[in-house]
Amino acid sequence: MTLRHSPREGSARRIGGEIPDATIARLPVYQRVLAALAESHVVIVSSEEIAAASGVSSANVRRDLSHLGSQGTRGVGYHVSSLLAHVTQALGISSERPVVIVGAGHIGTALAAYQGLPSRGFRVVGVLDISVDRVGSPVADSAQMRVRPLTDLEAVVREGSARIGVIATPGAAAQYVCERLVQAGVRSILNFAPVTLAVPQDVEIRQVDLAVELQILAFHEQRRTVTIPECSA
Amino acid sequence: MTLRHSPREGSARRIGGEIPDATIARLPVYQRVLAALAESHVVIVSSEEIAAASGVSSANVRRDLSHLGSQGTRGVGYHVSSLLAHVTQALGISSERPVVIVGAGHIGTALAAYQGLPSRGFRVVGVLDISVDRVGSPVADSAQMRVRPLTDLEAVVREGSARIGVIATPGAAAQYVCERLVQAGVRSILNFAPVTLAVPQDVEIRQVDLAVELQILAFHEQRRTVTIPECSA
DNA sequence: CGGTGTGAACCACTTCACAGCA
DNA sequence: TGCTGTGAAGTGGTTCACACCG
Repeated sequence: MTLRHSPREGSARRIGGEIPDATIARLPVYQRVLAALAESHVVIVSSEEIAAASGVSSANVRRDLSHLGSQGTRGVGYHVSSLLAHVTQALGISSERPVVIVGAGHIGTALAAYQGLPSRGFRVVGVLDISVDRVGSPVADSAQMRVRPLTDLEAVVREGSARIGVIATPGAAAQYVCERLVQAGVRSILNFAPVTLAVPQDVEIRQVDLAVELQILAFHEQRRTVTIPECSA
Repeated sequence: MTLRHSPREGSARRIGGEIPDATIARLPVYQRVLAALAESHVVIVSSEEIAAASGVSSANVRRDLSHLGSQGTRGVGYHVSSLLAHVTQALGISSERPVVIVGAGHIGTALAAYQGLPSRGFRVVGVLDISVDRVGSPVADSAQMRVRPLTDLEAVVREGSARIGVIATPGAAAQYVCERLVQAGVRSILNFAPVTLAVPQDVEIRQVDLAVELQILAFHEQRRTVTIPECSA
């Protein structure tokens, strides 16, 4: 589990919607599952089936879907294409969302090269790096976009109208880059650097730390080993 | 928040420990913060300070630390080095945990090259890929380890005694790789492929999907834009 | 029937507020 | 005095179980 919601005084007077955070985090998964079903020309699907394909309980699926004014048919199930449309709409992926990526190391490049982004509504408007070795080289093999120098950050954000930024730099640079992004107008940041960023409260941060994920796994692994053999459930 | 705890019938009769999942997810962060403080020769730290550096409330920090039989001093704070030792111990990072990585694309390479792993108790015992283009090339610039063919998977797991595996392949290959990992004895899997993996209940999965993280950010971004100006809190 | 939608119970985690102690 | 540790209250999310309906 990644951390970070705006923990404090958040919930800025939710007006219309009212979809729980936990549900939101699952919507993209449902979207993926439904898209795959649509691809396979499946017309109707039950909450049980969605559940199996998403790793969530069926009751939870129904509850989640009910939050978006559910369109299921009792005794039958959900109409795949119409449900997919609803989920997609709820996620706001009608338009192309411009994203700027800072750091052209492995992670930054991975994201920039990720084929799945356009179909999910994102467009990478720029990849920046401070290293002269990387600046000017193609963002991905066989891509026409080239890595730009960090000095172009404000220009890239402005020209691309980016409101979402990704920090894929070493930890030491992250806070500095973060401030420049915020200054340039970015309001949502996905941070891969292993540091806690300080930001104004109207900026949302999501933190993904690869080592942390491994450590959580390791903890359970350890407990499993320590928790003695006998007395298996 | 990443998904996936073993949701169902998990809680395999917890015996000694009893540390909540949410706390476990934060321990690595505290560890990082404490390590930085120790580096700076700070001797004593308060829950308030840890909170600020971790992006958590101070009450939450105290509660979390109390779960590991806390060693704070009332009216003073926590002794950095001893607390760090406790946290590290709780995370079970006394020993080197072998990890096998499948997929030598950007993400797999990023993880393999990540400097922070050894200090967190991990050792990458092998990076595998199916592509002949990648097999045999160095795992990272200036690393002596080389990418091995997927056919070596069982051998690498066995020789390295890996119990933790990382799947950094395209989605289509993930379930197949997953099954081979489990078959080979891996019990904990970190999955970067955008698919839900089916595994026996005694195998733990953690899912990290870069596009999903972006979509969650985008949702809030959208709501912010839609939720009209006036009536600001 | 069979599967959705949902009140109600349940559970896990967080926050409050303060007693207790160096 | 000041900060930890923790009962008690609060919050948010999940699961149960069943009424409802195509």
